[in-house]
Amino acid sequence: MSRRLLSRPADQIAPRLLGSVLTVVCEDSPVSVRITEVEAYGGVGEDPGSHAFRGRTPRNATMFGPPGLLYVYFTYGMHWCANVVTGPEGKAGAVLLRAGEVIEGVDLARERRTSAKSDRDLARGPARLTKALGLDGSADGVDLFGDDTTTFRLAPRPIAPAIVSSRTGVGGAGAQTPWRFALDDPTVSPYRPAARA
DNA sequence: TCGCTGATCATCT
DNA sequence: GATGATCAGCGAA
Repeated sequence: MSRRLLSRPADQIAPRLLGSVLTVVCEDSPVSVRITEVEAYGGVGEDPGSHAFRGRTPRNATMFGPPGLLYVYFTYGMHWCANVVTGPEGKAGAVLLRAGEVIEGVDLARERRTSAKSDRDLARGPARLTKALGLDGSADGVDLFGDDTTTFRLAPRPIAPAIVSSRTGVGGAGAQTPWRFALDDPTVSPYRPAARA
């Protein structure tokens, strides 16, 4: 994965992130997650479901930055969600990390996710994934290809998506675009509206 | 396993 | 003042 590769629309990047491994190191303790489910979000006026739909605001400013940034936002009063910023700088786009499998630092992930009934639940869901990795608002805007690659790392491990679906509620040209991609994996979050590819 | 509900607050209208 | 890219806990089947 490179910054140049990420400089394309989110719906093109999303499937290529499947299988990639995101590592976050906190106090010398790494937690790595193999990404199993993602969702693409478009730019201004493109995708009504996207934070960027109505233009740039202080919150979504990171989405307008260079590809390869981490966009972390707070929602529902209690949850953090993480995205990888895509598209050329200045044109908003992001890929939401919806689910993953913890493949390194399982013990630490368990400590952070005490409510998880089994290891497969550690990062099964967008907010669970950020919690397992120890991500919060302080990680917003972090550059995955910047100087601090010892703390944040994205390693490519391309796997073809097994499940592809278009998001409902997206009209116009967007209705033709597949936005959601997943592997056929037990850690994929329960909601599967998809026709299988 | 499914469906419902409460929690809780930053952001935008 | 309403809403949301959600989760966990509960009861029912």
